[in-house]
Amino acid sequence: MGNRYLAQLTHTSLARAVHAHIVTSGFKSFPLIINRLIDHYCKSSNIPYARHLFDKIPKPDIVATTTLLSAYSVAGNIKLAHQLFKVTPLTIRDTVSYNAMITAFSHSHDGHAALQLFIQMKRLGFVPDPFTFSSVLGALSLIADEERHCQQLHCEVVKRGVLSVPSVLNALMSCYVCCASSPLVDSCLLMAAARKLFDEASTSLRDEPSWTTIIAGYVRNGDLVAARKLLDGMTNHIAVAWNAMISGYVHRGFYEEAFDLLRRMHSLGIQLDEYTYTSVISAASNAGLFYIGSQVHAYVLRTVVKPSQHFVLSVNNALITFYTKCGKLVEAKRIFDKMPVKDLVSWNAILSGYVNARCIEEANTIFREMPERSLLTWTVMISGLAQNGFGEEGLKLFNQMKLEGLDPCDYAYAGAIASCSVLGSLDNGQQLHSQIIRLGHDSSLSVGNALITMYARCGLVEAADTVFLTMPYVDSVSWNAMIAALAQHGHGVRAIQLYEQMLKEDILPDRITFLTILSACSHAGLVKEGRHYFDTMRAHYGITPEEDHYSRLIDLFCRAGMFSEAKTVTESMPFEPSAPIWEALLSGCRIHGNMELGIKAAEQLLKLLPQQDGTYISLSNMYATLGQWDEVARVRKLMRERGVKKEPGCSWIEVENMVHVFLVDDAVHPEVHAVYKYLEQLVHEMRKLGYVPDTKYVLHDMESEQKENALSTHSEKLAVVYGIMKIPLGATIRVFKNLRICGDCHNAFKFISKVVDREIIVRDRKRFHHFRNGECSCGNYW
DNA sequence: ATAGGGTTAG
Repeated sequence: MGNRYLAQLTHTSLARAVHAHIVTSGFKSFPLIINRLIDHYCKSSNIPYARHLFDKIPKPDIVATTTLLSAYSVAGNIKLAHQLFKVTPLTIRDTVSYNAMITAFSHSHDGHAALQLFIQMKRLGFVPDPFTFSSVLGALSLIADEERHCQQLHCEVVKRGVLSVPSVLNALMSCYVCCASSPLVDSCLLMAAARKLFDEASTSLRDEPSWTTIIAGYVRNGDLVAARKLLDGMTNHIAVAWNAMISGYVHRGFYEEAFDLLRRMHSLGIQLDEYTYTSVISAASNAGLFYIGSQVHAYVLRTVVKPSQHFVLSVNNALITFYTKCGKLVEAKRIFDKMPVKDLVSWNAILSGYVNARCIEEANTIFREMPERSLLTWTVMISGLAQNGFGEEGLKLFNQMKLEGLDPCDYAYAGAIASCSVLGSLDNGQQLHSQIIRLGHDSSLSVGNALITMYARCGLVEAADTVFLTMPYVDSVSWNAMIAALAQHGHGVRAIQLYEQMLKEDILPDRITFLTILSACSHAGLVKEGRHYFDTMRAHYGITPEEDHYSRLIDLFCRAGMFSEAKTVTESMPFEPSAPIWEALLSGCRIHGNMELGIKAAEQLLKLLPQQDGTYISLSNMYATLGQWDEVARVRKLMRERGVKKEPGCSWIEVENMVHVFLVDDAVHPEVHAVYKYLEQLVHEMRKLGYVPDTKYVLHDMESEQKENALSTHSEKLAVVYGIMKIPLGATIRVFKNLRICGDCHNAFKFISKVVDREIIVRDRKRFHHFRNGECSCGNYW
C-alpha cells in the first residue's frame, strides 16, 4: 500500500477504511500517507478532522502544514491559516509555505499583510519563485494606488527574469489595470503600461487569462471601444473575455450591445455560462425588459441539463433581482424559497426586493431570519427604513450595527442621515456629519446627496447649499436634491436658476428633475415658467410626462386659481384622471374656495382611496361651508362605516438632542402646563397686534368638534411655544408636523414671530414655512 | 503543498 494508491482516493468511506487499517494494524504511519489523508479530508470539506489528524503528528512537515494552511485559506478562514503559519518554526517553512500564506492574505483582501510577508521572507533568505510573484502581485492589485507601486515590483520581476512566466505577466498586467481605476492616477497612463506588457509579450506567452486581463482592464476603466477591438481581433473565442465585455456594456447601460454580444456568442457556439447569464439578466433588470429576462430564464431552464451548484446559485441570485425589479415579488420569493443552497447574495437580493417594494414588514422578517449579514445587508435595511419613513428605526439599526463592531460604510452613513431627514433631527444629523468628515467619507456621492436632503429637511437650506457647493463630484440626484431643497423652502426663483445652471453644465434632467421643478413653480406660483418646463420635457429631452408630472402641472394651475386651464389639461391627458390628479384639484379648490369642483374631486377621491382620512374631512368641511348638513352627516356616516380613522396630528421639536412630541390638546408632555400658560400670555400680546383666532379651522375639525368648543389647541402651537421657552434667545425654532399645518396656527405663528422677534420654521407634510417678522415664506400659498 | 482572467445584492 503506498502513496500511489492513496492518491486516487475519491471517497471518504475508502479513506476512512484506509485510515482505520492504519490505526488498528499499528501500522507505523509514514508522513506521506498521513499527508494524503489530511489532503483528502481537506478536499472533502472536513477541515476540523484534517486538523485533528495534523495535531496527532509528532512533527508535522512542510507539506502537511501547507496543505492545511491552503485549506483554511480556501475556506476563507484567514485567522486559522495565519495562526498555523505563525506557530510553524522557521526550520519547516519554505518558499512554498510562504507563497501559500501570501495567497491566503491576498484572498482575504489583506494586501498589506501579504506584502509584509513578502518582505519578511526575503529578509529571512527565502528565495521568491514565480509562484511568489504571481501571489504577491495579486495582493498588490488590491492596494496599489500609485504607479510607482506597480513599477517597483515590475523591476523586481524583470530582474529575477520571471516576466516570461505567464502567470507572473498576467498578474503584473492585473496590477496596472487595478491601479488604473484608482482615483489618484492617470488611468490612461496605467492602461498604456498594461497594454505595453501585453503587446511586448511573445504570442506564445499570451494565454487566455492574458487576453481576458487586458480586455477586462479596458472595460473596468471605461474604454469599451478598445476592449471591443481586442475582442473582435481574437481568433479563439474565450467565453471569459466575452463575459467581461458583456458585463462592461451592462454596467455602462449599453444593453442593446450586451444582448447583441449574447446572440453572437450563441451563434458562434461559445458555451454560455453562469457569468454570461447573470450579466444579461442584470441587463434585463436594469432596462426593465421583462420579456427578454423571462426568455433567458426559460432558455436556461430548457437547455441547461446538469447545472453546477455555482451555476444554480448565481443565476438564481440574478433572477431574484430581475423579478423584484419587474415588480414580481411572488415569483422572486418562489425562486428564493426553492433554492437548495442560498448565499449572502441571495438573502441580500430578496431583502432589497422587499425594501424597494416598500414591504417593510416582510423585509424586517427576512432581516431577522438571515443566517449571516454583510455591510450591504445593514445598509439596505437602514436606508429602506428611512425611505419608508421609519427614521427612528433606521437610526436604531445604525447604532446596533456599530455595537456589533461593524464599521459602517459611506452608504450606511447615507442611510443614517436619511433617517435624520425623516425625523428632522438636526443634532443627530450634525453629529453624523462630523463623524463622516473624521472618517473621510465626506467625498462620497451618496453621503453628500443624503446631507443635502438632511439639512434641507431640517430647515437649513443654506447648509444644504454649502454641502452641494463643496461636494467634489455631483450627479443628477444631487442637483435634484438641491433644487427640491430650494423649492420646499419657497425659493422658487432660486430653484429655477439652479435648474438653468444645471442645463448650462450639460447635466441632463431626468423625470425626477421635472417633478421637482414643477413643484418649485407650483409652490412659488410661477405658472408661466412651470408650463414652459412641462412643454420642454418631451420636446427637448424626450421624457414622456407621466401621471405625476400631469398632477403637478394641474396643481400649478389650481393653486393659481386657473381652473379652466387645469380642466383643459385633465381632459387632454392620455389617461383617465387618477387619485393624484383629483388631489391636486381638491387642494387648489380648498385654497380658492371653489366648492363645486372641489366637491366633485373629493367625491372621486373617495371612490379611489376610500381609506384616506383627509378626503372625508375636506369634503365634510366643504359641505359644512355650504350649509348642507345632511351631506355632512352622510360623509361622516360613510367614514364611520368604513372604519376610517383620522390620522392623529402630532408635532415635534428637538431640544438639546431630545425630541419632544406634542399631540392636539396635549396633556402628556411633563411641561405642558407651563406651555399653555406661556401661550396665553403670547396670545394676549398677539391680540394687541391684531391677531384674531380663526375658529373656522376648529369648527371644521371633526375630532375637536366633539369637544363642543373652539378652544382646541393644535400640536404645532404647543411645540412652537415649547421651543420659544427652551431654545436660547436668537436661535431659530424648528418644528415638524406629520400633517399639514393648520390655517389658524399659520396665522398665529406670523404674529408670534413678531412678538418674540424670532425666526420660526415649520416643516409640514408638504413644505416649509419660515416665519419671520410677521411674514411667512410661503406667501400664504400652500 | 503554493500562482494569474469573467458574475449576481446598495
